[in-house]
Amino acid sequence: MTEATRRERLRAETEREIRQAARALLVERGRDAVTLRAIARELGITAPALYRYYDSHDALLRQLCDDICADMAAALYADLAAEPSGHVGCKVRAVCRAFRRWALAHPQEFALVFASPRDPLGADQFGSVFLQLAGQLIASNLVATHADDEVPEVLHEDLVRFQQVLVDAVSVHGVQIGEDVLNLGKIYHVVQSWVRLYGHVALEVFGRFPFAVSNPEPMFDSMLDQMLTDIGFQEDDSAM
Amino acid sequence: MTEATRRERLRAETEREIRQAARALLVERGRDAVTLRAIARELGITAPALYRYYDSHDALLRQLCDDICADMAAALYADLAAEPSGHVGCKVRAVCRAFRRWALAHPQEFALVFASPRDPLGADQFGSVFLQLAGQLIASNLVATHADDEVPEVLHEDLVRFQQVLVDAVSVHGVQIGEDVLNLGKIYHVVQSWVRLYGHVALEVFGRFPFAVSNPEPMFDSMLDQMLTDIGFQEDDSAM
DNA sequence: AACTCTTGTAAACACCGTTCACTGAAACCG
DNA sequence: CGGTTTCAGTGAACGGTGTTTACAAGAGTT
Repeated sequence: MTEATRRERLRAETEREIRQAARALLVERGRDAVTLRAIARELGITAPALYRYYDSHDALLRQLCDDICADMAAALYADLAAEPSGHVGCKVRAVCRAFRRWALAHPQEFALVFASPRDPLGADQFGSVFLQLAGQLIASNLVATHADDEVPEVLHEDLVRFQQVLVDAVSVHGVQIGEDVLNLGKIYHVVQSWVRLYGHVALEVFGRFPFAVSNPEPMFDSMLDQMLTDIGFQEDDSAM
Repeated sequence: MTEATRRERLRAETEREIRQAARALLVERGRDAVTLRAIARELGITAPALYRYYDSHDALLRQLCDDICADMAAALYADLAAEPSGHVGCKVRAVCRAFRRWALAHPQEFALVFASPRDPLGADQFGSVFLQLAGQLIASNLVATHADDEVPEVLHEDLVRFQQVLVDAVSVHGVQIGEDVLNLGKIYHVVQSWVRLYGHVALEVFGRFPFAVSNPEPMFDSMLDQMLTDIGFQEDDSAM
C-alpha cells in the first residue's frame, strides 16, 4: 500500500498541513493573514522551512487557489449528484445554485480565485468544472436548438474555439458529442449564462448590488429561469 | 481668492500629493505596493507624517477608493456628454461602453473598488453614477413599458425599495419622475442589466472567461444589444 | 561506517504599519 | 511686538513581514 518511503510520507504530511493551515488562515482572517510566518507558527516550525515546499509566498498562494478550485469542484459535483431529477434543466439549476451557495459560504476563497487581476488564464483552474458540466448538460439537451445565424458573425471565430474547448473538456470524461449538437447559438448562450451567473454571484458576495437586497435568493432563481429559457430549456419546471 | 491660510494651503497641497502618489503606486505596481512608506518616500517625507492626514493605512485606502470612484464617474459623465445622439438607447450604450473601457484601462483600480469583500454597501461610492444615469435614462424612455406582474411577487419588496433609491438619486439632480414611469418591470431589468454589465466587465478584467476571447468587444456589444432589447429599448439602432 | 540528500534551524536584511517623544515653524493673541 | 498655542514633520523604536544564507542533524544509500 504505502509504497512511499518514510521520508516521502512525512513530506506529504507536512505539505498537507501547510495547505490546511493556509486555508484556515484565509478563511478565518482574510487574504492578508495568509503569511509564511503565520503558517509556520501553526505547524510549530520556522518560516524559512516553508521554502523547502514552495518557492515563494506567491507560489504558495497559487497552490492555495488550486486547492480551493478543486474543493469547489468537488462541492459542485456533490450537489449535482444529490440532485434527484434526471431533467437537464434541473441539473443546471442545481449546479448554478451550488455555485452561489459555495461562493456565499466562502467569500474569501471566492475573492482570491475569481477576483484577482492575475495571469492570463487559469482555465484549467475553476473553469473545468463548468466546462464539463456545461458540455455534458448541453449535449444531452437535444430538444431546443438555436440557429447559428442568431449570433453575430464576428463572434463565430471565438465561439468555434470555445466549442472545441467544450468538446475536449467533455471527451476527457469519455463522453463524445457531435459538433452539430453543440451549435454556435447554444455556445453563445452558455457564455452569456456564465456572464450572468458570475455577475450575480460576485455582486452578491462583494455587496455591490446598487441597493440592499433583502432576499437575493428569489432574484437569483428568477435569473436562473431566464437563463434556462434563453439557453433553450423548457420553462415548465420553473417552480422547482 | 485664497481665503485659506498659508498652512491650510500647504496641507491641502500635501494631501493632494499623497493621493496622487498612492494612486500612481496602485496603477503602476498593484495594490500591495500602496505602502505608507512608499508614499512618504515619493513625497520626500517620513511615513509617520502621513498619520497627520490619515488615521491608518486602511483609511488611506478607503480614501483612494473614493477618489477612484469619483474619477470613474467623471470619465463616464464625460463619455456620456461626448455622445452626440439624443437617443436614449445610444446614451445607455455609451455609458456601458465607457464603463468597460474604463475598467480595462484601470484594472487595479477596478479590482480595488469592485472586487473586495468589504463593508456592506459602498452605495454612495460607485453606485451613484449608475443610479443617476439609469434613473434619468429610464425615466426619459417613455415608450416601452413592462407590466409589474412579469416579475415574481417575492421580488416586489426589494424592487420597490430600489425604485425609491432611483427616484431619490435622480431627484438630487433636480429631475422629478413619477413612480408610475419607473415601474417594477423596468426596475427588474435595470438590475439584471447591471448584473450582466458587471459580469462581463469583471470577467474580462480578471481574465476569467472560460476560454480565451480574442476580441471581446463585439461580444460586449452583442450583450448590450440584448440588454437594451430586454429593457425595452427599440433595437433599430443596434448597428450603432 | 562513510557519504549524500533532505529537512529543519538561527541569524540577518530590508521592508512594512504604527506609536511616541520630540522639534521647529506657523498662527494666534494680549 | 512677545508669548503661547497649534501642528506638520522627525527619528527611534516595536513587532510584524518575505527572503537569503550558512549551518546542523537526521534519513537514506552504498
